[in-house]
Amino acid sequence: MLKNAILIAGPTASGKSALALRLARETGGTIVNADSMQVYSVLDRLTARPDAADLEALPHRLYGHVHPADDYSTGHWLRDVGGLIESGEFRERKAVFCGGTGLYFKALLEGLSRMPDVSASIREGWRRRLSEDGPEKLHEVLARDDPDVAAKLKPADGQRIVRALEVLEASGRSILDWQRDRDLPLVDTASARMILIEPDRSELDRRIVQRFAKMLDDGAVDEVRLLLALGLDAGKPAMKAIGVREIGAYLRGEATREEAIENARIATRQYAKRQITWFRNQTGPQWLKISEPKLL
RNA sequence: GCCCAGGUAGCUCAGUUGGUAGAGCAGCGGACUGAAAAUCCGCGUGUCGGUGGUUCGAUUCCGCCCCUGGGCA
Repeated sequence: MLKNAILIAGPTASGKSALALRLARETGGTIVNADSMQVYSVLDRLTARPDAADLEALPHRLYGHVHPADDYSTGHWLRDVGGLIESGEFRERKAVFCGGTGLYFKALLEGLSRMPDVSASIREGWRRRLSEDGPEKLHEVLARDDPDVAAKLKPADGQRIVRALEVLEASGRSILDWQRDRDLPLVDTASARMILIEPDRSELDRRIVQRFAKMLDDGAVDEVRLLLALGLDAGKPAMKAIGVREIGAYLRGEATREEAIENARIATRQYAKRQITWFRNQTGPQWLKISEPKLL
């Protein structure tokens, strides 16, 4: 189990990366990405990945190492982190986890349940049924085949319903069985330094607007053009990065640049709100909560 | 100046044959075990432009005024 790790969490545009850079420099650390979108290549500026200068200044891991066409998930990420630990990466250098994906932090600190492999055909089959029949229909199927899980899920929650169905089909066991046990966490909570940034909401909104305008100036439009040229299925995670839809509409002439900016701003703010809700309610008292990274 | 259409939630609008009103979006709160930048749940009082009048009662009907579009001069 990894000791003395530093964890930095907070909503988008709260200044996590800059703080990570500073703490990594002060403590001789390696920065490890804990953001589900910054793992994908291509969308460099749009996901606010550390830039070339930052990447050169200090070691960074798990940034942009996944192609947008590939499947990736919390489980993959956790295995990647485990691989880094096993490779001795953090024997000399302290690990500085930095990101906005609450589930990644939870998996890191509490462990994740072992889950069966689900073949692409099973997965695609249920996803197709979801888009064709709608979530309520699948919820009925689940209520018949795995009533305990169905009772816990809202009939409209298509994503979780599909997950439960695919695990059931692939393994013959309920996802609840699988979830009963958890693998050991990778990071030792007691010795870790855990920092949560809780910025002022209106200040955050200001930063979101500024940052998105800068992303556009710095080449985000070209990144989206490149991503779209890959011809990926719209359901792929990378296709759901904030800004892809909005800039895509702009590229197709369906929205003006101003509309794209405004829509991306709204989507980003809504995302930040979900993150704030997650962190506010899911982080324990061991987390140091600060409103502004500079205060540290 | 005259004519017409509007002025209702932060925005776009619906509606009330007179009993003080509701959708979408935005916003806010919440859930969260391999798509998590995902997925899902909950929350709607606002001088119904202003002011007089009619009425038991006006956001609704009538008068005047103000504002915004469009048309005619």
